[in-house]
Amino acid sequence: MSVTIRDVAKAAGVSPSTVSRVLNNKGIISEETCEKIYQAMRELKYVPNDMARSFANGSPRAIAIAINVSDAQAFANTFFNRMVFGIETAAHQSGYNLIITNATADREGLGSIERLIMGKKIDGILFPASLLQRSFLTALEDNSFPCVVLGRPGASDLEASWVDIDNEQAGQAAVNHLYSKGYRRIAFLSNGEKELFNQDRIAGYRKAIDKWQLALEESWICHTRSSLQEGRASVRQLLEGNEKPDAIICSDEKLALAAIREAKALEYDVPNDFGVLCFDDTPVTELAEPGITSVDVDTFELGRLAAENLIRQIERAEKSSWRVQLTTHIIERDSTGRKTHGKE
Amino acid sequence: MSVTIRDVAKAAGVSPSTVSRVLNNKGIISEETCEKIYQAMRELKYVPNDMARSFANGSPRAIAIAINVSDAQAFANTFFNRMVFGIETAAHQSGYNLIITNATADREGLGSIERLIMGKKIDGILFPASLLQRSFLTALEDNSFPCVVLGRPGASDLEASWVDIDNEQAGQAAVNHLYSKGYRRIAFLSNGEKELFNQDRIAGYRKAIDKWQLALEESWICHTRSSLQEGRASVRQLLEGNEKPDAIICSDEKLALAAIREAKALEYDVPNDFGVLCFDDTPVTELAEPGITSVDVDTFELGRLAAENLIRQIERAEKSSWRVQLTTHIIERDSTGRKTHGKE
DNA sequence: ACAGTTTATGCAACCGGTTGCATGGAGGCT
DNA sequence: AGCCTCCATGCAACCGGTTGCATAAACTGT
Repeated sequence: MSVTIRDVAKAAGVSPSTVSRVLNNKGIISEETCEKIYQAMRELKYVPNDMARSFANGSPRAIAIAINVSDAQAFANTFFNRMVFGIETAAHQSGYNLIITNATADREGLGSIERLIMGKKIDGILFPASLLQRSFLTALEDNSFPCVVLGRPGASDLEASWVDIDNEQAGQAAVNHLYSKGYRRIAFLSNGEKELFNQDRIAGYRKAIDKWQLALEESWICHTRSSLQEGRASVRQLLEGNEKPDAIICSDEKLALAAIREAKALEYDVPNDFGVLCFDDTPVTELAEPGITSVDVDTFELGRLAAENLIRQIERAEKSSWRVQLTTHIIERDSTGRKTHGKE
Repeated sequence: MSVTIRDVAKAAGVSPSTVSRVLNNKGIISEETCEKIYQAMRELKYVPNDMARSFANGSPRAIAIAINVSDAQAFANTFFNRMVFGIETAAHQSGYNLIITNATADREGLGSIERLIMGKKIDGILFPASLLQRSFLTALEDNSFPCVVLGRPGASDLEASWVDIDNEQAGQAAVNHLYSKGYRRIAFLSNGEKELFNQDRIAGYRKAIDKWQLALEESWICHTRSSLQEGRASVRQLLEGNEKPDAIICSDEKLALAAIREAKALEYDVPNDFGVLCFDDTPVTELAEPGITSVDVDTFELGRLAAENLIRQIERAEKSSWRVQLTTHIIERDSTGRKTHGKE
């Protein structure tokens, strides 16, 4: 059928093993034969059969990322995209292929991952914390199969490596930015009390509030669901209370829009009377009016780091658990662009 | 190391070939041995080595999708995501793995695809029309390597299969919707004259305008770049001209926002004085105020169809070129929700 | 009871690289 | 000159399934 290593060997007048060694830079080969072999490869247009190769040395040189197709929400946005791009970039650089595989949290879904692993089709796997199941992860650990979790896992007694946003730092950054713009009475509108990332962001928020010695009303930290309607109701409550905030940090773009609209409805001027900021930069934050200042993460980099570490695990065969928390940065827009600085 | 087919064979007291046949439902095996073998497989927790398998029968059972990492724009949105999910779903269903690989349009990038193909790592490939290069595609054709293009390729003399949105139908649907809402003087704001999809949408637009015998000013079809500023300038020109439209179809969400804002600035009431509609449903169209009516495509389905066809090509070894154009549907929001119906 | 057919299974080669061990020749040292 | 070392390469087994061909057992028909 196609050109094999033996064809090349024959053409170059050497043995297959020599060709193999040239291909992999193993052992010592003389200039001369090396040249003959390259020559032959070029002439025959030889391309090594990667399947045979993977099979022979027991490593497919591929990693997988598990996705949850049924939970399209979780990955709805650019977030997922850019992360995958980052992962692919790192994988490609190290000569690994990237396989995408669905894994809903049911039995069948994980089965497909296990099949990849047990079937020796991948060397390592990345998967979102949302797919983390105790039974599954411990199975991986027992096999000491290389893996990296995307997002900080809740069950913290597990030993897996993970990468995530540094949510505490993100919470602080949000407050710091608002403070620098002259806001002094800062509220926090979260989209879920139980979510780990919200807890971490609020912890950072508290720290920064404390650092600048700002006012802190417990009623300013409020939890709601991510919807325009419920967001507006929460904001109205804040703005009609006795202790009115002059700025708000929102968990997501929807809540930020809700805040802006409710504030406007109550005849507040955004950003001069009331500053609004949210997490994650998206087309919505860019195109809103006013544009919404956001706390952004380089998700491409997040993916890249995750994949890089996974590959290190694979190649060094070291199963050290390793964590990275990526620092965020502020993308400044009009929603916090106060002209009349208040002063404390 | 791990359990092999020979271990199973030994445990069941048969030969490896028999086990293999049971595994693949090939040939005729007696109930009895069949049971013995299943028994042995269960006891030994046997999982076939897929690499060996792929190698032995020359098919890796994997397909790839090429992406253009440097062109993150093109795939920025949910579009790409959901398509990939659709592709994965179809692939998974047929027992194929999905590999994602970067392929910028430079030489090196395509090299990575060629490597996958020549290296026998994939059975077929999907790639976006934007990566289409004559030299590359003809190479595929000469090899009659299975491939499907995502999006209609420009160079139409090529024989490749492709899937795309039915842009002409989309253009018609847009007009039909506006017509049904009572708009009669409909403009079209495109984000690029050379883009094939815009040309097709405009063709559909013309057809529908014609069908309902609506007014058509050539100045109503205008091309601009996708930006708020340029969009607003174009819309201003339209609304200050002699022949004012009462609705506009925009190529994308940015232009739709621009239209809404400029119309408001000129004291038009949206949707009552001026209807706005755009292509592709996104968080922005949902969260805008008013919400923007959009012409949407089921991109998940688009991906699924593409992958399904690719796999059919692979398994039937038929290289018939095959095209699918997916019908769009309207997602109705307030930006076309006229209360006072105008007439003729 | 025997030739002919069908059914169930085994044997061994093969897919295309990889690699430990062996080997022959060149060069260095005494 | 004889021995040792090192360098460059070949031999052959191996990775773990798959499959064409062979064969033995069971059945069919006369």
